[in-house]
Amino acid sequence: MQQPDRDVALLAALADPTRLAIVRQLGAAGEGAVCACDFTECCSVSQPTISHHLRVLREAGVLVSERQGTNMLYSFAPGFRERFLGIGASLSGLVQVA
Amino acid sequence: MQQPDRDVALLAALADPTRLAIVRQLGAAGEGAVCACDFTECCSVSQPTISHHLRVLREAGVLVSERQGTNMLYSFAPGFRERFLGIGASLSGLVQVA
DNA sequence: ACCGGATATTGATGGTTGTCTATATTGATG
DNA sequence: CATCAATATAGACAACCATCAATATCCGGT
Repeated sequence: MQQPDRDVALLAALADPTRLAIVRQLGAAGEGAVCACDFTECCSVSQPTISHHLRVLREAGVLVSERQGTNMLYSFAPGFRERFLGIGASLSGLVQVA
Repeated sequence: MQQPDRDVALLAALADPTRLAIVRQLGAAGEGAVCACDFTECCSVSQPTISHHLRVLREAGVLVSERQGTNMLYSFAPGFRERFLGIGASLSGLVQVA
């Protein structure tokens, strides 16, 4: 079972200081979406780097994006929370929630 | 680069195919400990590589080790599951399990 | 149609990491 | 004490990744 593992990809997407800060900021914002421009504050990295990290999070299935004028709104991908909890369940032998 | 983030370290420790396989095997074994020699089966890597990954998991606070004769027994570090769920809670505003 | 602001892409680079072989350490046993 | 089995360490190397500067694309307003 060592094919492309989606769980590894999801964990790897979160296992970066900048990306985790992005996701935490999004989680702190509640249910709504956050403009990409708001992510440049929390981390002292350049704009292209933020854009790169947002792409990684999107491709890993953590976030989804939506245009609004010139801005990009980011929010959690549907099912992301369940996937994360499911990984925890598979680690500790707990039964996954249906 | 920002200061060491324990959550990032824990996620990074899990974000590797071999290490996730190790942790899953341990989770499937229930509450007990697993001998290091049993981890060489699931993954097609050399013994030093397994030893290296076990060290990474130990230093990240995922596992603890205990000698038993010439063998090393590995089990989940106390509080690991809670830490993992706590990260999920901080990401998505989920309720942490007490 | 042009310009300005916001986001994405490209190309390059330094640092990190997973893997190996070879060797060292540790512990049980004759 | 000598030896074997199990695990850990050391050193080297290739692949990957986070980051940046420069540039491109996309969109709204004038």
